Amino acid sequence: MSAPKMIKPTESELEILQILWTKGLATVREVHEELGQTKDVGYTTTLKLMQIMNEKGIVKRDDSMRTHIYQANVNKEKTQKHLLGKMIDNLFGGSPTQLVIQALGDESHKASPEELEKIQSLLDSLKK
Amino acid sequence: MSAPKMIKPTESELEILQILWTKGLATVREVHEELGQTKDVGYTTTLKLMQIMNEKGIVKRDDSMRTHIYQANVNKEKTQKHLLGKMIDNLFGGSPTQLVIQALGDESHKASPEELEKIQSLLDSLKK
DNA sequence: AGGGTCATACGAAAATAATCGTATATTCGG
DNA sequence: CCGAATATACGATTATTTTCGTATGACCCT
Repeated sequence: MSAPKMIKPTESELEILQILWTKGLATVREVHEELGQTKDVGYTTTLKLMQIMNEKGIVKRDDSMRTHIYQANVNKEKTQKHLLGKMIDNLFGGSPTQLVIQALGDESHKASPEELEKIQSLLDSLKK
Repeated sequence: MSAPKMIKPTESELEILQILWTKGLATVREVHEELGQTKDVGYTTTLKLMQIMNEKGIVKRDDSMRTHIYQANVNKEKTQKHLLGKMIDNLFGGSPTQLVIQALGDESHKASPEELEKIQSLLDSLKK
């Protein structure tokens, strides 16, 4: 199955996607054990989710072996951008600026000086 | 009902919240007509949603008159911050910088020069 | 070979969200 | 005063998401 044009992973699907984006390739068990660190669901639940994601085209898998190998089939940056855009529309009245301001002001996710510099460069290039 | 500690509005609820945040006070009909500009659902659907939100404490209402008057019962900035934080954790590996970069680079939500200036000021103050 | 372990498939229940129809009461115009 | 319009309440349906039990087959160990 090829990549879906409409990206709309559910919350659970996002958790799995994150793991796959990090690992690249992974079995259901690997994903499930990673999930287990923050969540507590049965193995077949994870399996089923990944099967559904496969049907939707969100992930793809190599099922030539008994233990299937999964990988993400949606681009990480694209998905981030898509969901971010939705959040900008849904929560910030379409203004990315408000979102940026909130994000930068977030006390529990402080940006390091290096990161601030990165943002500065981007800002500079946008100003031109 | 008082404000809930766990903020987790659904998608539909968020749409309504946004309208309430803008209007301050509003009737179901006003909210429904505002919604109607982008969505197409029955009046009683909107009504029901707002009733549920009332039960959850997401909104509150003055029902001393026949036509009830609603208002948001969760703080806009707090809600934004909360959901943003979740997104930073869920989708950007805890780094607000990546999120900011994606947001600023979003082609369909361009920031105006004035907005860029605002961000610049914030950035300046953060650097110190 | 036989039993325990580990894999997928699949159906269906449980939980959550969204939608609307209908009943009933109030208000308003004439 | 009466009918149309408008309001809320509420139950029920539908859709979506999450969860898991059970069946079945492959693999491995002794």
